[in-house]
Amino acid sequence: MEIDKAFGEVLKQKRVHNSISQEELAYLSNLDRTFISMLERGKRQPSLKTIFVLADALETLPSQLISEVEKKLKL
Amino acid sequence: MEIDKAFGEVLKQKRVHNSISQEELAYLSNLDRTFISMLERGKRQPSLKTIFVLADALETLPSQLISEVEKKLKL
DNA sequence: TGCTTATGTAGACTATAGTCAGTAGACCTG
DNA sequence: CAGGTCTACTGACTATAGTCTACATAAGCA
Repeated sequence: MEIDKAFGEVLKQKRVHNSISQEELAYLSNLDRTFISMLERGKRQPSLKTIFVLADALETLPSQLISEVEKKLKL
Repeated sequence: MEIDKAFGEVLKQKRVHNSISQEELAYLSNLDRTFISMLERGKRQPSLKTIFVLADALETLPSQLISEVEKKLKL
């Protein structure tokens, strides 16, 4: 599995778990909704800062997010 | 402290701890040496993929790298 | 039906990640 | 002193992160 795809899956997982829409996540993270959409589908990869604001919006730690990406990549 | 600066400090810390030069790290991670230099000085921020290849070259986990960035940001 | 919410997707755009070639200075050591 | 190593820094370049506007579709609900 590619990194982008793994991150996208983790992102969507967390967002759905928090019961918020892409639009709400975009608002909370000050990112564009279409960009969130592309991230979730693995069409884009985030920068360091983006990882931090997304983790914050999802009420988790950036390292936790990355850790779950690592887990996906090991499979 | 800004995220870029914190990441740069962690990166340099790890690299020096592993006793390798910027040039060697650049070779191991397939990145440009000048870019490594800018990262360490907080002049640039890495993308997700870059975080992973750097962690790999430094023989650590990406989540570990990020975790140390978080620590620096809390201070 | 028609209205709303959620998401995918496209195109054009700006900002910045990442490359490449080169110069300069600090620090060693022969 | 000259020679190697390491790093800071620049400018020009290409690739891509991230924005914005807009349209399309599917699901659910009055």
